[in-house]
Amino acid sequence: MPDNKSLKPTESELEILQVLWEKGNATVREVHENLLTFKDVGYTTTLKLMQIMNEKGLVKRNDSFRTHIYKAAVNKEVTQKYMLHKFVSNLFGGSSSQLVMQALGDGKVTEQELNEIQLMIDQLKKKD
Amino acid sequence: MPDNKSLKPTESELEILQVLWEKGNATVREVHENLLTFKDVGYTTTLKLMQIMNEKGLVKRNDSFRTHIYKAAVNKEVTQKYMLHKFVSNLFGGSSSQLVMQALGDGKVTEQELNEIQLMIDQLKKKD
DNA sequence: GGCAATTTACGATTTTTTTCGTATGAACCG
DNA sequence: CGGTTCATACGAAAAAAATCGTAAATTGCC
Repeated sequence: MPDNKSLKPTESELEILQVLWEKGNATVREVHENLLTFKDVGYTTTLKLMQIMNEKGLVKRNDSFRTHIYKAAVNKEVTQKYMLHKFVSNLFGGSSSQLVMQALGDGKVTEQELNEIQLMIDQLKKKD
Repeated sequence: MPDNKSLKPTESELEILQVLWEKGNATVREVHENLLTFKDVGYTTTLKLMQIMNEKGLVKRNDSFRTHIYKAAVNKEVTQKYMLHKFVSNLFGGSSSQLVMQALGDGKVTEQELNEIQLMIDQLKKKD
């Protein structure tokens, strides 16, 4: 069970974590290039952020080489769950189902995905 | 269609909006008492925040009386949708279904709610 | 009327988050 | 070797968010 104490990434940190979760390992430059695809930010900013995240324990890095290699130190699902919980209480008064309804109403969920969700619901119902 | 431009409440502002959405109308004191049930904060802090929100247009107030009456100026569903979208892209790579799965896995959804969700899924499927 | 309580206004400070400039050194290339 | 490029470190500043103290005004009450 990963550390659940001080994990409260900021928005920018979250963006970086996402890249790391996807890539597994990445250099600052790789992460930065990725960020550039959707936001405007300087290289040293990304660098600094990742250094801070390292101090906070949000990421780990291998600095045996000149170019450091970073990877996420916090588990994706655990982080998502934590943030989700905060989000739901902050915006949906703690009601997960309210959130689900809103999310589904977005119209961005494919039939394939709907099927998967339905499957999950069936599973959950069985448990009762 | 409400203003969608500059609506980006901070976390604290969101807490206040939640109270207002629930109560409809409320004084600073009422909102503050409510906040006190789950966080530790001074009265003038809440007041200041609500004044700022008024300037930003997040809330409206009636100041004909000495004690001002506030209400939300942004629509609940619209705000939720907006924030949800941001959240999903920030944390779930834009995949609403990923979020839904996580949320359902929380174990905090009743069977009743599951049924409602299922109903919604059926509706969505019909549309294709 | 005068005092206590309550409210808003206002300004300032603190804290958190984001941003970036500059220095320094390693690696690469001609 | 000498210069260019690319990396990290570091410090500081800017921006954003949250907090609170104090003053002034109004109300209600004795």
